[in-house]
Amino acid sequence: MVTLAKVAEAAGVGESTVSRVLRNHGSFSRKTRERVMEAVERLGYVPNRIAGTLASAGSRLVALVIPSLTNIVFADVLRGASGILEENQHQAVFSVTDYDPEKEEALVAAMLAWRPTAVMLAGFEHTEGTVKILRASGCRVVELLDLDGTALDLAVGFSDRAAGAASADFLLRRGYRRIGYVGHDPERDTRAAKRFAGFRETLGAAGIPLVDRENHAGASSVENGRSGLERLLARTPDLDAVYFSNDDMALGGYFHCLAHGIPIPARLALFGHNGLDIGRVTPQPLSTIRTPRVATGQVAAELVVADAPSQVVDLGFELIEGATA
Amino acid sequence: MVTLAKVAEAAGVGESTVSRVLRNHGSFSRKTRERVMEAVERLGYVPNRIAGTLASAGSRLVALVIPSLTNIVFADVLRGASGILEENQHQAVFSVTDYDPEKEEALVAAMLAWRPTAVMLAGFEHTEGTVKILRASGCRVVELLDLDGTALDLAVGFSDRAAGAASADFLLRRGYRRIGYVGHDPERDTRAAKRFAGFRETLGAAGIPLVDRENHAGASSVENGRSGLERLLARTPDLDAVYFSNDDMALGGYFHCLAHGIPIPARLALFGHNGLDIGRVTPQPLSTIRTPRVATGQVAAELVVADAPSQVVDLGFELIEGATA
DNA sequence: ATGAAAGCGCTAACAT
DNA sequence: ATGTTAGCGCTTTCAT
Repeated sequence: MVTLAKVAEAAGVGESTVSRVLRNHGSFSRKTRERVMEAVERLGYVPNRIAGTLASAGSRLVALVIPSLTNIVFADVLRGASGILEENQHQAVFSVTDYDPEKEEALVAAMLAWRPTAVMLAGFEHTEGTVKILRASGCRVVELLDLDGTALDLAVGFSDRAAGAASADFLLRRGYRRIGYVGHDPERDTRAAKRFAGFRETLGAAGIPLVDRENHAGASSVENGRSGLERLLARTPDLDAVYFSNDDMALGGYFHCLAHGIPIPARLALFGHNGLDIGRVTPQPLSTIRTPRVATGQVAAELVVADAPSQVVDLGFELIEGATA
Repeated sequence: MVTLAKVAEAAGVGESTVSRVLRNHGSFSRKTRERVMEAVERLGYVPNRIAGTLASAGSRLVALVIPSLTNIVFADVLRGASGILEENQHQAVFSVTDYDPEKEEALVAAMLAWRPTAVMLAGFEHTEGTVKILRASGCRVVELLDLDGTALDLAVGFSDRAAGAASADFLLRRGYRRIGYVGHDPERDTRAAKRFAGFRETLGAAGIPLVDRENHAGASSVENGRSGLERLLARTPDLDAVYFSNDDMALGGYFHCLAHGIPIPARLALFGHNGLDIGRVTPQPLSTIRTPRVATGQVAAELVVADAPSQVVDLGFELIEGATA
């Protein structure tokens, strides 16, 4: 294995000189620089960041602990964050919790062992243990995609509760009165639960009850959305609108309606959440709320890279009228 | 910051003893073990893996350098791999190349600086530089999702060329003769290009020409599939079947047909690639090929963890008849 | 069963 | 401008 010492020897200079040249920090002559670079090339030297980090602190590693990779939402956040991190010579390290707070704690502990610059997590719901080790670690913490709660340090995203409320408000303004809900596992996906809470609250304030709901125990998916709507309609056929826990679910509902010739939105209105691209190209564009997923990752990464002071950044969301509600 | 030395002092034992207890390696008394664990708890000690790795070699880090996160294919591979890696106390570190070989080289170099156990890459197409540093690094290399080429070390996936051929074969057996193609950027997505090559080859062998094709310069997406099919049909209306570069594109084509009342498959047959879940729940299930994405990640991770000898693992694929062709 | 000490490959003073 | 040296926080002989 080629080490810095070998490069120094090959170039006929001291180790610290090689280090200075490689990091382009401190002073050295043009000639020295060339000699060093030549040796680096010739030997195929790749600096050992493990050693570098140990010697200097600052690992330039950012840990992302996310609930799921299947859910495009987190893939988008990851993409936004890793883009900015790369541009700033940081590395993204990630792991997946499957929406399990205990697993999250274990993973956070494992990540902390790499002494990351920051840890990014989804939402505000963490175990006491997670909060404790995070606090003790002294590293930056970013909580993503939730603003309805108290931030540990940095928080970036939008309010799910407000998004749910806006969705309800939209359906009410459109004149829908017999409204149902099709959702997925609310225990695990607490952000979807918050949307639903905001949704119900707004309906309630308008004196309109939620007529019926269907909750699938598993993860959100197009399939579960389709079967969920089917069950809901079997039980309560006379709904005029359905709110889905997200676009995947809503898309499933849409497919159910297409397959069974249910006119949309005349006979039944559908409303989703997330504003996925696919919802823009269905025969009828999906009525939904576009969430700032990539931007959330980007802003989170920017704050970390800049070592910004603790703060909460609300990126908001945008209602897309679409043609299904 | 709590270090092993502080734990040792607090527990009244030597550093090496703490190390042994923590790694459960070597011998120590029951009493000592308890004293150490008590101190660890009390101080909230989290071992520093940076230091541990430097002292012992073996970083237990596995680098995944993938073309895209938007493409669910790679998210699936990532998920498969990270699951197995976690179970075996390894960490996944990843970065995204945007299908750019030069960027891949830079990223591989950056990852190598962390002295990973293995580097996983998509496909066989790499720059000379990438191959060189990979070889020099001495770490394991896994090339994913491609078998049509020469492996550097380990390779796991299926043959895109064979998948394309199987798709053509299926359409021919169904009796389609005026066949078109809608694809995305073939320069970047070389695996899609290989599928297309296999597809054409099989058509050619049967004496059936490819009537027309439409290639979008950008990435694959539902939107580009929809607009691509629209352009293709505007130019060549009398096609009886269309092969798409993947399911996202095919889904877009499907939506175009739904929106324009084109009967499927009577008037036009559609065939995709990947076997995404969403294609199972559309009003008509999509005819496509299911690829072993999660399994690819899993098997790759298993081989790395087991430090298996160099080999090529063909996970095959499965044709799904569906109802669109 | 346990401790002392020598590194692992770098960086960061501190000299010169 | 450049070299010397003392760590960074562990793991790993090697003694005891």
